[in-house]
Formats: sequence, structure tokens, C-alpha cells
Amino acid sequence: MTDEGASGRRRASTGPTLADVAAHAGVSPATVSRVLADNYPVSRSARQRVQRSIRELNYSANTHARALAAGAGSKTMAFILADVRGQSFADAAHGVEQEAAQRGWLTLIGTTQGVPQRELALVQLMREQRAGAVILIGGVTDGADEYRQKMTELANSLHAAGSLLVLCGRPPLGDGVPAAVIEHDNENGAYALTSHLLSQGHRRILFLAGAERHSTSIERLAGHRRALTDFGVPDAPELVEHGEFTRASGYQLTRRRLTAGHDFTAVFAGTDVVAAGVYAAANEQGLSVPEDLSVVGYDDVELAQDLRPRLTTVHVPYEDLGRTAAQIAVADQHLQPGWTGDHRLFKTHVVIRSSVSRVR
Amino acid sequence: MTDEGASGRRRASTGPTLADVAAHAGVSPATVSRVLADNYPVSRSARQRVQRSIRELNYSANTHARALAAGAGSKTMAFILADVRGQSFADAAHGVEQEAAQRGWLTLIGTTQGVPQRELALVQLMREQRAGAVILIGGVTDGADEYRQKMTELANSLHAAGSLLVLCGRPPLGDGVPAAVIEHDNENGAYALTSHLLSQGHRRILFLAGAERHSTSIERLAGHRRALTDFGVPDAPELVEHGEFTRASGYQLTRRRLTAGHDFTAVFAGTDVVAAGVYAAANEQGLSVPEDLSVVGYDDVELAQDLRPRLTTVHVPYEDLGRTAAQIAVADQHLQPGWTGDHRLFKTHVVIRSSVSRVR
DNA sequence: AGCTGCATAGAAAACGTTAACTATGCTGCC
DNA sequence: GGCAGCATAGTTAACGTTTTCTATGCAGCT
Repeated sequence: MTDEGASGRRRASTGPTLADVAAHAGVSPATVSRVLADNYPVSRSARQRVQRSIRELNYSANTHARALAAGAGSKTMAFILADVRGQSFADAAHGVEQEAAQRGWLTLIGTTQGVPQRELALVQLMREQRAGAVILIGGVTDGADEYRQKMTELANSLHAAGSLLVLCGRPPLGDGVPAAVIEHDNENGAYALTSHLLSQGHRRILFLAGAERHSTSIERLAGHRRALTDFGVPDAPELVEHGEFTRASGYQLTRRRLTAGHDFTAVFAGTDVVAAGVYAAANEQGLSVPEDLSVVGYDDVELAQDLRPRLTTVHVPYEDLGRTAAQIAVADQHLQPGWTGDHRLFKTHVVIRSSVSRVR
Repeated sequence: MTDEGASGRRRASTGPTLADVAAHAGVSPATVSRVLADNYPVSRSARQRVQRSIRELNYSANTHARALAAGAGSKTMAFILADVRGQSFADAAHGVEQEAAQRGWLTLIGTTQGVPQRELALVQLMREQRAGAVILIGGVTDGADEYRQKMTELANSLHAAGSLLVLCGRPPLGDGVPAAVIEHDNENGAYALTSHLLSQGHRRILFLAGAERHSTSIERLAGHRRALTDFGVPDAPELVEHGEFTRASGYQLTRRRLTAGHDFTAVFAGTDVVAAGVYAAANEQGLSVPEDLSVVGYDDVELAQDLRPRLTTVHVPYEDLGRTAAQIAVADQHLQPGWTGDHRLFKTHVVIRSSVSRVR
């Protein structure tokens, strides 16, 4: 005696179906569907029998069938970043997830390790999943033009399918590309931060950038350079080092520069965690921050308050960025006929703590 | 002139379908499917025409239809945790995502804010999504028996559907429940850590626990108490405070205790970030660590090395935990007839740094 | 010449829902 | 008493794939 449901021969044992519930409750499938959706009058008695059957059979709807029949894109938001472990990205992820969950959306997450190709593949994958929106967070390493072109194509096809590409913390793809863009002002943030350093008398500042062609790096470096220029400090290319936005990278770069001869009075770390690495290297060389070396970071993650001395940095509202991205994604205004693209620019501000000293 | 595909009247503009591609290439839908799946001989010419049509129409398969027709549970792994922002969880998430992505699985993420009810709802939701596996990470606040019973039900129905519930960093649900369990030994870790404190002469140790009925709290506290007993130190209930595993909680609790009278020589912070809060409160009160107050944490996240003095803590291999969870999830051995459940216990070890001093 | 067997193709039946149509009693009204 | 109108219910055609199950050539063999 087999315990098969009413749906006859079946590939695998995938739990009871809506038809099983209908049979068990003695009603038609349509009625069960109606009880579930609650969008059509159903008599009290039928409703109760159906609900009882659902409970007894431990029925759970098949989202795939539902999505297919309903035709609508699923209420799933894809969130793509380089690495979950970064505190700033985690903050943004939290903002996205909160906002999404509140509206009954699910969040699909994917990581790229910063490889553009992998990013493209993921967006493509998310499109196949019929994600209602795809949020890309963090800078891009803008390699070949091919990348930009492919991403533009994806933005178009996503938009054509009623979905939306949201670029968060990175520059727009270009005019007329149907994507929402949410940026924070890296250039001005870095400008303000370097200005602070300059105002304290620093003239030789080591800049620890991320990857060579990474948009965030480029923008922060641009702000830094502009401040230098405005203060009449000559450009010194040897004071810019490229690495990664990790603690290890900050440590190694600083250590190398320090052992090679300490020819700078301050370090502009591309990121707070990079600054943590700078602290470690400085301490190791017997240098104390800020007396022997001033250090600033960027992002203002929680860590900035736990470093000793507390880190002077630029506050970036990552959680707000994420929240806003999710709001735009669910807002549906991108389905309007004349929509061309959203663009928001978040302001940042310098948070002065105690990692910078006045140069004598 | 409308630009409709071959699939006739259609609800929304959801891009071209497989049928459209077939029509465009002059073959049957079956052939297109075969080219895509590459599981059946197709002539060179047909294959090429199909591939060309796919490119020209910018076709992308509908995952929902695919999942429905194929009958198999989708290769999606659900990952449920309290909060993405916790460093330890982020590490675990990274392990899961890495492992999943490597095998072509997608990761769905959901956060519970530590509310058991929300956790149940999420698992249920993931079941509806036909997730191939559901990974729960972090301790449980084991409230009413109802929770445990419902989760058991979910484990059963997940397993019946060919899916799997993986409990990671939390105790098993009970015997015979078809779920995989991956734990790290909180009890022994805490025992070792408190033993270290005791060996340094500390006798009055403030224990900063998490939520009252949180499994992680309970286990770590149990290890702590056992060490106390083994050293013949009398139990002092007033030295246990319950809060949250956050920096803010560590700060507030310590501050309150410190201003009320400093009657302990060491603090066992339930978590490294809690320890960061302890440091902050101690500094604020003019106490220096470890001279005036010894502090230990738990988890050994990156932060532990950035605190000054560096934090003595217990190393937990979170990334490994996540990786292992994902491996078990994809392994499929849980589909074997006699399978009753997996159980792994990860070892931890104390990492001695400089936040503990010998009591005079 | 007639078969067997293989490579390739298409037709059609699932998969588990939703939603647009129909169908059937009833109630209430002229 | 006939009929409009409403509250319910059931039928059935999608939705976009995959996967049998059937064709159809065509080579190779006896």
C-alpha cells in the first residue's frame, strides 16, 4: 500500500500538491488556490475544510509553479558584492535585507571576489532567476570596455523584463542606461579628509589605494589630489601605493614603506580596515600613532572607534545606502513609460577623532 | 506593428521564451532545450542556428519553469542568521557562499533579528522556495517547547521533500530528527578560557552573557561555571549579567557595574565585540586593561587583534563551519534510506594575547 | 533487398499553480 | 412567476520548461 497523493505517479516525493489538498478537502483546486490567495469569495465551510486539509497534509505551496502561473517576477532581490566579510558591505546588506524583508521580499546574495567577469555572470544568473531587482554594491574595477558594454546590455534586458539594476556606491554606466544609481561622494569626502590632514601641517601623505582601476580608489584618490593641488602641494606619485582594501594589505604596504625609510608624516588609508593594518605595522616598527605617524581611514565602520587611538575617518551611511537601494528596487516607478534612471548622491562627512597630530 | 514573439498574447513583456527561440531558429522547442542542456545529440547545423538565435534574441531561460518541469529542488541554499553585521556570522556566510558558488548553487539569505518566530517563518518560506538546503547559523533562544516542536516538523517536511536542515553553531533538535548538526565546543572553550583566568589568579570574574535563554550563552556560561567549580571557586550569581552580543551591550553593562563599584578583577565577555564595549567602558572610567581589569572575549574575529591591548579569546573556525555546512548540504547523502542525521563537533582553542594580567 | 541500429528530429504530456470563463443556486424585486 | 444579480463553485487554458515517446532517414550488414 503506497501512500501516494491524488496527483498520481510522480517523479520524486515532493510533498503534497494543491490538488492533493483539494481532493482531501473535497473541493476543486481553484477553491484551494482562492483560500490561499484570499482574493475571491469562499464559503466559511469550504474555507475551513481547506485550511484543515492544509494543516493535516502539511502542505506548502510551490513557489516556482506559482511564479510561473502568475507570470509576475518573483519578489526576490538579488544583492551582489565583492565579499560579505567587509563591514561596510555588511552594513549595506543589512539595510537591503531589512527593507526587503519588511515588504515580503527575499534576498538572494552573491559574491564576486571583485572579479568583473564573475559579476557579469552573477547578474546574468539573477536575471534567469527572474529577480525583481539586482543590486550591485561597491566599486567596480573598470577594466575593458567590454565589461561596461555587457553590463549595459544586462541593465537593458533586466529593465525590459520589468526588473531593475541598482548600482550602489559606484558610478553610473552612462546616459540613457535604465539603471538606478546611488552614490556617496567619495571625491568630496577624500577632499575634506586630506584637507584636514593638510590643515594640520602634513605635506607628505602616503595614500593607500585599492586596486589600480577600482572606481572607489580612483574617486578617493582624485579628491585627495585635488586637495593637494588646492593647498599648493606638489604631486608626489611615489606616495601612492596600490593594494587591496584589507587589513593585510594595509599592514604589508605600510611595513614595506616604513622599513624602506619613513619619508611621510601621515597615511591616508583607503579604508578603515586598511588603517587597522597601518596601525599594526606602525606599532611593530615602534612608531606610535599619532605622535610619530598620523593615520586616517575611510568609511567609519565600528572598528574605527575601537582602534587606539580612535581613527579619524569619513563617515559613509552604508546602511542608508542599502535601505535606499532596496526602496528604489521595490518602488516600481522604473516601470513608468518615460523613466530614464534614478540618481542619488549621499553626502559624507569627516569624523575627527585622535589619530592625527599637528606636525611640528 | 507590435514586436510580439511567437508565443502569442502574453501578460507582461517577459522577454523571449524558448518557443520564440525555436521559431526563430526553425526547430522545435525540444531541440532548443537539448542544445541548452547538452544532454542529447543535436546536429551541428541545428545547434549553431539555435545558439545564434539565443544570442540574437538575447534569450534567458526561466528558472521557475525549469525547476517546475525538472521536478528537482532548485540548487539554492538558504542561509538564515540573526544579523549579517556580526563578523563571526559574516565569516560563516562567506564559507557557505564560497562553497555553494563553487558548485553552481545560489545562496538565499534571511535575517531573524534573533526572534525565534521569525526564524520559523523564514524556514517555512525557504521550504516554499524549494531550497535545496536550509542552513541555520548561530545560537537559538530556546523559548517555549512549541518552537522546538515546530522546527522539528519543518526538519521533517524539508527532509521528506529531499531537502535538508543544517543547524550550525547550535544544539541538535533531538534524536531522530533528520537534520545535520555542526557545532563548535562552546562549553569546553569557555572552560579553557576561564581556567586561564583562574590560573592567573583571578577569582572574581564578571561574566557578560547574551540573551537569557540563548544556547550559546548557556553553553559558554556552563563551561565557565564548571571551571569555577573545578578550581573550588564558589558560585557568585551576582557576577553574571545578561545582555546582547553587541558592543553597545558590553559597554553599558560594564559601565553600570563599574560605577556601582568595581568588585571584580576580570571580565569574560560573551563575544569579542562585547569585549570591545568593555574596553570602551573601562577606558572611560580611567581603568586600563589589563593592569586594572583583565578582559577576555570569544570568537577570535579580526577585531581581537586590533583592540589594544590585543584580546585574549577563543578561536572559533567560523568560515570552516560555514564551508562544512554547505558541503553537507550539497552532499546528498541525507537522501540515503537509513540516514538519521549528521553531527560534527569542531574544536576550539584559547588564543592568549595581552588582555589578561596576573592578579597580585 | 530487407533488416538492425544509430543519429537526429518533433509531438505531446507532464510539472503545480493562477485566472479567466462558465455554471449553479439563491435572494429579492417588479 | 420570471428574471436580474450575487455569492459560490468548478473547468480549463495558460505559464515555459523538460522529458518521455515516437517518428524518420540513412548507413552497414547479411
